[in-house]
Amino acid sequence: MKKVSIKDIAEGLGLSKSTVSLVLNGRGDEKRISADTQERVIKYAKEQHYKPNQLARGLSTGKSEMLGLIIPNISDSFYARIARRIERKARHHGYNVIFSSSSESADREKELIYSMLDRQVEGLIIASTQKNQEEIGQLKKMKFPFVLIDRHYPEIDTNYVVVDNAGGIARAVEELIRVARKRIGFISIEPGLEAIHQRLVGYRETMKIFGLPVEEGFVKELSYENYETEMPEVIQTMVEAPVSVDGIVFATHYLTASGLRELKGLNIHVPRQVAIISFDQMNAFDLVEPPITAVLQPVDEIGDRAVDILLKNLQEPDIPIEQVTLETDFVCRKSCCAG
Amino acid sequence: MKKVSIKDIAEGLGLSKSTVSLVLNGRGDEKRISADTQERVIKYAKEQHYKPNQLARGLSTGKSEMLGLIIPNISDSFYARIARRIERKARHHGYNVIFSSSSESADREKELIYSMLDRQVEGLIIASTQKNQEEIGQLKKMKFPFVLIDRHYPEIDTNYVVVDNAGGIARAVEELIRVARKRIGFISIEPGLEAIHQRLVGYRETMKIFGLPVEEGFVKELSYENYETEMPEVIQTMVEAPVSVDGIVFATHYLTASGLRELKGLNIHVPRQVAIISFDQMNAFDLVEPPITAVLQPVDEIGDRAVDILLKNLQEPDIPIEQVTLETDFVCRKSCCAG
DNA sequence: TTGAAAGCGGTACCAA
DNA sequence: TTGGTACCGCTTTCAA
Repeated sequence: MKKVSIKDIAEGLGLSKSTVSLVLNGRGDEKRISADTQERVIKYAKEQHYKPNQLARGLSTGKSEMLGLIIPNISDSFYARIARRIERKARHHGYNVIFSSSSESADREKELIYSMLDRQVEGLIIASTQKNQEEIGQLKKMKFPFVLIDRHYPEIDTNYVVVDNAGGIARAVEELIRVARKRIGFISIEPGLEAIHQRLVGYRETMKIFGLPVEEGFVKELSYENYETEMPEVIQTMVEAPVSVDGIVFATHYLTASGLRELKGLNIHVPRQVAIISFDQMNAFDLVEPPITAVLQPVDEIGDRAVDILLKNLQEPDIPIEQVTLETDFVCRKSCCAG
Repeated sequence: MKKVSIKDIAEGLGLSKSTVSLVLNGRGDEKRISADTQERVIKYAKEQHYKPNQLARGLSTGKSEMLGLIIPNISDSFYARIARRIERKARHHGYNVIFSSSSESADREKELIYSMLDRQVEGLIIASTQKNQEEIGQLKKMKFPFVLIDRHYPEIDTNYVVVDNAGGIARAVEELIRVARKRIGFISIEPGLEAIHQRLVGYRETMKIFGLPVEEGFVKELSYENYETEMPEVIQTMVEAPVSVDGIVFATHYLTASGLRELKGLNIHVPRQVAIISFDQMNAFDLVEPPITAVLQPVDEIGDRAVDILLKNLQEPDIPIEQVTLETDFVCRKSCCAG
């Protein structure tokens, strides 16, 4: 039950550490270790329950076989689903993943990045707060392999995998217009994130294209921490304003849930009085009354592509940068029906 | 930008590695290193962007400062929320966490346990498949610090943090009875998990206590992988049986969602024809039509307690085993109303 | 075909 | 107050 090291095996068998190490790493044939010796080593190792110490191996080889994942919040289903995918794929390639939540705090994120570097992770996948220009720049300068997901820094040329946020929102706005809505509001969270910004852009542009006015109060940006307490007033003013909305696009799944909760509280009929569409999805959105139309993000693909790119970078450090923008999908449900 | 080691600093400053190490670990005063030397070291280290290699440190000290987390599925919101809590608390105590999803596969879980041990994690938190009796026994025998969450092995005496599953279900059944339901069904997933088993126990016992018969077909256990395809038939037979149900308790949140989907498809009115209650919760359950009554699990506390216990074990290896059973909470919504 | 030894980047004990 | 050195467990080069 006690820890068995390569040295123990070597001594127990009257061999040298190098021989044992070679055999155990499957390089026995390559180095022409006799079949007999190999067998003895393998058998003995098994008997003694030898387990290699990955810290030692990592220190020696310079490869920790660990990847770092930094996201705002693992309990957000969007990131959780991505995390699952990343961990799975990484594991299949022999990597373990260390994850940490930044809680949208730039300082926390910064600490996490450095802490992971100290831990010698070989690469990093980050859904950044986008407030660590400096650090991301550093990573890039030191040619440390990393890929940004969900949010990227427009000013820095890095690997990233994001979705077409503007396009997704455009699709949503168009759909509302298609069902004859003309006074369309947009509820989002405080800007600062490229992804969120792009959603606003998508909204404004589409409104413009269709010649619809964006009235005073049509665009609301709530705070990340307090959106739930801010929501009631926001919804209320939107529906009671002189020019009240007849459609709302929500920029995230949790805003949608919160907003709908308010609408119901105010006895506003969805979609008759106000049609709504959500950017991104929640599990039970199809069971909600009314079932919620949503823009779908390709979470699995985000995770897969991110790992792919990272692994490629680990093998070939000087590979060109990859920037992937994935298309969103769309599922139409009753929350935006004409009726 | 290149890696700076303690050796580099020592050489650059004409000091010894030990001196530098001591200073950098804040043990300078303790060992009476001159203030001057300390300053020089600290300044130089900062200039050179010295970052300690945690692999090396871990190898040397025997403490990796990493915890392992093994759960069935990080994208299940229940585990995701626990994971968030665990990671947070662990970080506050200087630990990073490596996570992996077992996908309910015993083999996978087994691999993961060993892979994490190889990585030298100092402790493990596992929501086990409960099919690795052997391995868990091993861990215990070698006195490796670990705590089970959500599911435990009744035959093995280990640390664990679980919820009162039977009690939670009992509460649900009682509520259905309170609203005058008498033919109550129970839809669960395939047994093998203690938590799931206890939910069945809770159901049966409560039915018995109230003198209600558990008719043929009242209890259904679906498979973990295929519950969605099995659900239609299950629901159909339950509501169309000679003795059809007028209430259903679902053993998990995803079963509830899936079941409700079917009920709606069949145009069965909830709760008038069939009242339902869910064990465990989803984010939008209050928005669903009808809003779903649910038994709530104290996820935050599960995570917190697990980390607490683990950390205590790391400090004092021979501390007595801790077995925590947390009470569930209950939120009553329309899905089980009399109307 | 196998062994000896250096080194990865730290820590820590014992001397000086 | 500081330095020398062994050691953590494994890999890898060079000799034998």
